[in-house]
Amino acid sequence: MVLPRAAKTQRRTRIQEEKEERILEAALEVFSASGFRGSTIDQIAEVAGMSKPNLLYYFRTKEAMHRALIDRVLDTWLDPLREFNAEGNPVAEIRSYIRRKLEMARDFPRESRLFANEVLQGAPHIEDELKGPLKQLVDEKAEVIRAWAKAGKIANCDPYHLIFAIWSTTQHYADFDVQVRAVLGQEHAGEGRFEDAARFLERLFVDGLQVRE
Amino acid sequence: MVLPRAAKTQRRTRIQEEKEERILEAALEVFSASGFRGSTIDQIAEVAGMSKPNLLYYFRTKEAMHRALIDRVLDTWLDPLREFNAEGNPVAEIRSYIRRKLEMARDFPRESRLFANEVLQGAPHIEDELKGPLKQLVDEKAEVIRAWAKAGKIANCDPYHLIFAIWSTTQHYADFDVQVRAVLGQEHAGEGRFEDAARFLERLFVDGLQVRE
DNA sequence: TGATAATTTGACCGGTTGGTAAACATTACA
DNA sequence: TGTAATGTTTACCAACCGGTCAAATTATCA
Repeated sequence: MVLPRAAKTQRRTRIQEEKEERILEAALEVFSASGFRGSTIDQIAEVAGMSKPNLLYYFRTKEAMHRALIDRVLDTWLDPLREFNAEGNPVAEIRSYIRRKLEMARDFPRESRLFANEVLQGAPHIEDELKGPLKQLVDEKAEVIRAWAKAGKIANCDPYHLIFAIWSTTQHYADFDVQVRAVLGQEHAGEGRFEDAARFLERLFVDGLQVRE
Repeated sequence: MVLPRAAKTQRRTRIQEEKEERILEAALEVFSASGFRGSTIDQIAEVAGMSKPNLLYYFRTKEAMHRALIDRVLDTWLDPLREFNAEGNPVAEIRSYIRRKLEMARDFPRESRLFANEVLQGAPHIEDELKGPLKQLVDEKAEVIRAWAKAGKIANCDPYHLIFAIWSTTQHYADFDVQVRAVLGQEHAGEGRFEDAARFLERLFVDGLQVRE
């Protein structure tokens, strides 16, 4: 047999499982650092420690690799927003959403950059996901926020732009990491910037900048 | 003579002026959409309406084009932060900084994406600019903000993270434009999103989300 | 163990990419 | 106007890139 490539014997081999895993891990490393066009199969092969034809045995094309990677990562990526709970205390919910997003920026920066690269370059490969599942999820959560505002539980604000603001401020620490490091300099070298950011953002979103007593 | 390419006769020809302008405009279009590695000289040549060797007559390499473009754009890009005025009213200064940054996201999205692409991919070509001029400018303005906080004129917050928050929230509307459009959908199709964003962000930074009377 | 299926590799292919060489065309200017 | 400097183009090259192929190697299991 020459072209097993899954969906053949129905069952996936142990080797298939392992190798596809290794490839997607390498693909994440490379795609997140260089974007789709900027990445080469050879780079991914080198990171994965396999030969190029071997990669192409598991994923027929570069696009297929990218697609599989995105499918695998997108769900996880949206989890924090899904956890957003209509029943909870509004301010506490927003606060913990910020915290979760910031933790993801710290622990999964490559995933963040994968999407950032993609969206930045016009989202040619994930347009459907954006207009479909993503939009639906955001619409749903925006409705929750709007209800909170209407009930007077939080300030009356545009829920979509609130979500954008949380996304951008938190993902900034993953996507623009080199810039953040460069500006903070050696003196703030450690990982403490994530705690500083958490403190700052929680306060910003809850209290704003104005002084009051 | 075969290699005039500027710095020869000291004076730049009218043709040189015009063509370099056209090339950099085209380079901005292409680099901002695809990043450095993802862009090709042929693409830029086509957008500029010249032949590839003709481009290479004015800029010896792709890198030289990219460098010239960044040098030209960086100053303009940092102008809003430079205008940040220590003497003014703190809240008003922050508010107008947000407004200026948002106007830049609306009017110069390509410039924003150019830097976003670059930073996202590890800033291989602008590391020096980040650690040098950018850091210095931010350090200076952070000191201003810190003084305001110390004087009790604004809430006591980390000035660096405040600047990051303003950068990220405003640039988001340029860098992640497709995502913003996809999520907002057809109903918010016009350019009104920038005004909505301005309203939201000014209120967020000044008042936070909490309700008060 | 042996045969069959699954996996891996080296050699290769056509198209693209950054860049060059040299001939050709145009402009500036004495 | 003539000529030297400047600007433009065609043809080309070597390296790279996505992908194929057939042969070789390894795993599976009757």
